[in-house]
Amino acid sequence: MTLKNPAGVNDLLPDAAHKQQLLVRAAFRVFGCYGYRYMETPMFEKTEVFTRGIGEATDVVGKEIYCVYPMNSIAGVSPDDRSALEGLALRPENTAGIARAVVQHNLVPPGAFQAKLWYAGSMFRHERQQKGRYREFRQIGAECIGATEPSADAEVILMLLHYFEALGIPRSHMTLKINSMGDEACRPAYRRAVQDYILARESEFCPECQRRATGNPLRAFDCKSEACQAALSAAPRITEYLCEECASQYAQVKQLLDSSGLAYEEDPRLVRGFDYYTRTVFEVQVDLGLGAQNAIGGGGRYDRLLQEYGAKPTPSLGFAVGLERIVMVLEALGTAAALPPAAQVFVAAVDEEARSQAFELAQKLREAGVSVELDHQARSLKSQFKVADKADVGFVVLLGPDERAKGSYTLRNMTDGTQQELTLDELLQLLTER
RNA sequence: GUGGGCGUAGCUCAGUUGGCAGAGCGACGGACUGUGGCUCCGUAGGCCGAGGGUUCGAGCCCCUUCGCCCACCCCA
Repeated sequence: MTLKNPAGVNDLLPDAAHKQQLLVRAAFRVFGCYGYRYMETPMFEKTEVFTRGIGEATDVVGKEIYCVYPMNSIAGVSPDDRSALEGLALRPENTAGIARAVVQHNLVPPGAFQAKLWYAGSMFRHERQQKGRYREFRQIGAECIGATEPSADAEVILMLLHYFEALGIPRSHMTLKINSMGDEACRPAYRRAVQDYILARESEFCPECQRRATGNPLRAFDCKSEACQAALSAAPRITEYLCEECASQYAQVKQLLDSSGLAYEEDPRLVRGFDYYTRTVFEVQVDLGLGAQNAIGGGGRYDRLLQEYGAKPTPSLGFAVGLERIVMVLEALGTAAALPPAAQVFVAAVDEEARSQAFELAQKLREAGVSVELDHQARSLKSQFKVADKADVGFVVLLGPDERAKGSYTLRNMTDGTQQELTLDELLQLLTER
């Protein structure tokens, strides 16, 4: 049995790695225009960072987190006793880690200007995999820390759509959904109202939603069951329960989006799965390339999260996008960037004696900045040309007895098949010009 | 965690009622002795996902397990 990667995690082979790398580069460009700085946090944190921030009762923390133990600390410890060990966990998302780091390093002390930060990296969740959902997946995300005004919400949402458009995803394939989840002043009342609503007509809901009613009634809005959605049609709407501050904030965000000409859909059923979200939440869905996982980005406001880590009140918001999903969308659109050729020039040796000369020439060209490949398998000349052809190089430099006798270099243009004899200087000049 | 589908060559897949392991593409070599693509010829490549069972005989039937895909759930 050959060794394989674990279930749900994938190798990023050169083509896939290149496509993701381009997404990161685009983020540098687009997010840079909005004043964001790149940063990184550890791939694993104390588990408490996630339980306090994301919420112990959420699926992501409650059952999908990967715990990390050093080998020597679990020796002789039964699995049941491991909760006594220092708990470390692989990050299931990066907002909690960023928030922890911002508080720890006091990046936004009271009264300080907002901090804009973005990240890219792997996240880990123990889920059953399916199309667009993996146990290790990569996200790019942005966090605007310490911004209170609705203009920050609008700016973050505009940047997200700006980014997707810069990647070549047409607006026509994207739907922006927004909602307000209220805050600690108004959400509890709404939550109770939904709970009462479901319990009053319990038999119309699926067993799952009946179970949700007591624990997390708002999740019923995410249920894909048509019966549940029908039963929810007359359910109380969050908009009717928003307190004055939340309602005003939400109205201003919408007004800013309207005046910027950005189309959106209000979706009172949009509920983010992490406990830290308050007020504005949003999600971008696409209609191609993905199966049931149609969200390529989502986020919202988390006005109380930093306080969980000991900061003074620091209203903030952000979003995350899924790189694997974006690549799938770009592939469905046919606009995913192809991997460029590994080399521009192939140096071919006709006979054994020419091989050392080819080796030296390749090095000279590389030091002049030309990307060069050559054979290390003692292949025939014909075979070297075949390899050069498949590698899609533009030129082949040919070295053999004739060139040795004349002290010349034969340059073949692989596109049109023309050849010319050049001196070393001519060759270097011609190839470095390209 | 739950349900369904699928695991045969590097890739895409055939394989009849249980009876010698196959094709196309790709790779490699040659036709063309110093030249790629096109064409033709040839060669290599397989623990038929793994383990067990039934059978004279298993790619095929049964059980187990692992993996992949899809959906639920959840989320990017």
